[in-house]
Amino acid sequence: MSDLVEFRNLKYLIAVAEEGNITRAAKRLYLAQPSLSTQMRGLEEALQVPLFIRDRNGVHATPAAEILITGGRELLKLRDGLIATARALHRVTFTPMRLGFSSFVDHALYEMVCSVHTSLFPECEIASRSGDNVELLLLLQKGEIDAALLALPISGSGFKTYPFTKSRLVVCMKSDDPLARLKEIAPAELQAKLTIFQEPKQHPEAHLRLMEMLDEVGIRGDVASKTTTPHNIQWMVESGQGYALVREGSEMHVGLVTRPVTGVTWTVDSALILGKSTSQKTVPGLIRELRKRLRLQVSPSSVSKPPRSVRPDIEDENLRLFA
Amino acid sequence: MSDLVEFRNLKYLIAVAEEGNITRAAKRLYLAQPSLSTQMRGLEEALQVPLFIRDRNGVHATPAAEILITGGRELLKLRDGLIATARALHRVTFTPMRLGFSSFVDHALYEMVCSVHTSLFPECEIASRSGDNVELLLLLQKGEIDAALLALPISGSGFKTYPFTKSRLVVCMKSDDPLARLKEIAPAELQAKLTIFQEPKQHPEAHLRLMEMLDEVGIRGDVASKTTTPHNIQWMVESGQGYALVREGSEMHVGLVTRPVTGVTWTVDSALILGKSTSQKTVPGLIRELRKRLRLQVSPSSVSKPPRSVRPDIEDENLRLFA
DNA sequence: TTTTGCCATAGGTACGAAGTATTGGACAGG
DNA sequence: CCTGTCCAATACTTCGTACCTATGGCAAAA
Repeated sequence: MSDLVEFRNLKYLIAVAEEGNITRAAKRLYLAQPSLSTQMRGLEEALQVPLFIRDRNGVHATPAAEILITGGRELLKLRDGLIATARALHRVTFTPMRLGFSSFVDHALYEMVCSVHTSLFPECEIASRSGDNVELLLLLQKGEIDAALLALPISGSGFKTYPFTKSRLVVCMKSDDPLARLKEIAPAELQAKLTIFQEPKQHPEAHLRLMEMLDEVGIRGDVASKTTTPHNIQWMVESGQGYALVREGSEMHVGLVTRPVTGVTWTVDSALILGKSTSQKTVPGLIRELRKRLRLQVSPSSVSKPPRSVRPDIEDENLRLFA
Repeated sequence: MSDLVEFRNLKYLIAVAEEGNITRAAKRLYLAQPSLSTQMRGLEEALQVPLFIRDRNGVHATPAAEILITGGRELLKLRDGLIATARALHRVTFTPMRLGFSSFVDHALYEMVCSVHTSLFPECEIASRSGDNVELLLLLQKGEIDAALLALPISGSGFKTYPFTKSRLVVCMKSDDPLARLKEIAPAELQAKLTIFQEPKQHPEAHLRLMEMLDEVGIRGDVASKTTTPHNIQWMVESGQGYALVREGSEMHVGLVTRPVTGVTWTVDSALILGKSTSQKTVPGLIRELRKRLRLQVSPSSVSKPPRSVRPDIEDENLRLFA
């Protein structure tokens, strides 16, 4: 009978009780609301004890549930301690997680990955390494880093690739630009003014693809200015050297605005790429957790797939990335 | 990270350590050995801690595992206590489980069902009721019992049926009978001597089916003597009134033997039948546990059965049961 | 040798926990 | 009074994984 109650159930119960609201608790647990609803009902069913009084604006724990909650908190804490000591006893020393990231990957994404990693493996350090795609792929190849956050597409196959959500590319311009008064920009308007790009050598495949996309709507890619970081790009736009394409939702300097381009949806993917033969044991756990939180998906090499819908709270936190 | 360790894992770990042998522990847990093997390996993987030293004749817990084991025992005990108090608080009173069983169902089976039930729901009494199939089905129909152990097939549809054992029918005769020297009895030999049967009214469908089966091998069912319990049947055989068919492996009076019939495999199924609308809340848990336990019943005593025969087929009301 | 008693691996099934899409109830604001 | 919002619950579908069977390898016992 008590085998029907696992730690997971206690965790869910506690979250629901603390939020007083299943929807909110589901968000906190990175679950969908109906899943949590059925879990709670299942628990009541299994124990043959009503756990919540439901009313119009949420749920409220019954006394029996309160018992489970306080006891459950205790149990969860004990479990964590127990595991920690067992692990400590065996003196598990992690080799640091060597994580690369390209400067064209959203910093928030990088930080989220790091924070997930350290929350899962507090004892494991992260050795970061930044660079452009070409460099990082080489490091992955040589086994000098364990994983990297890169923009797709990537060359070379055989890398395990976990693409994150797509985000649109929009035009970045000065807010006093005449076109800034429009809600959308026609592709033709970009001709000759879209001149600021990331240094092509940093990511030849992505650059090539971008040029193709521009070509498809009749714009000649006119790479007048090249630079290496998103910040530099914004500075160059500020100084009036032309327009640039940036990720929708990325943080903008004051005096700059972004506008979508009519009729096209250019998107960019960020992805977590694994080294071919990593000895880093934290990788599977990391992937697992990221998948749960971000709906990350696997793809054999670099073919992008339609993403499933994004978690609402992730949208809120502006974690929509190049896709 | 600790979310990868559930109570289930601790339970398994403890069992393995206590037995010092995965195979034996698996048996105790009603699992298959490879399942438990992979569970243990998964746990080691998840924790990144070796838990067992494996050698030729078993496994032996590492110090880290010992920590988990003692702590795990504690946690499991706490969980049970916690659930008990939570339930107590809500003053859950079970209505007794009203269980019927026909006298033609193996008594060991009945006892197993009862013991599983009380081990799952110690607070819930069992109100037993015996009778013949017809009576018991009527009681189920009227909702006066919650479930019954019966021999299939059953008449009347809409009953949820969980068949579990298939056992062969063999001929029961006196050990000094001339035919008793043979290892098997030819069907023709039974003609006119197979005369002792269960009272047909007790289970008309089963009786009818039996007559059909006899007919298929050219024996006319010649019901000379009728009786109501397996014991009585044996007495009648003892007193020389003829042969009878009994369940293979059932306990025999001294002076009686059983012999299989050449070329045929008559079997009889026992099943747990549920009342149409039971309010008995223990039923789902009971079913669940019985399924788990009886699946493993490959070894005990009988010839190779199709192991999945234990699996209840909910759609299947009857018919495939005698085979 | 063969047999026996372990555990591990491989491959498949099935059940449960997760998902999406949608409904229904209970307000609150226009 | 409707309509939009905010809940939870329902009705599906999908996917992960715990479990199964079958088989293999490896020692020690027969």
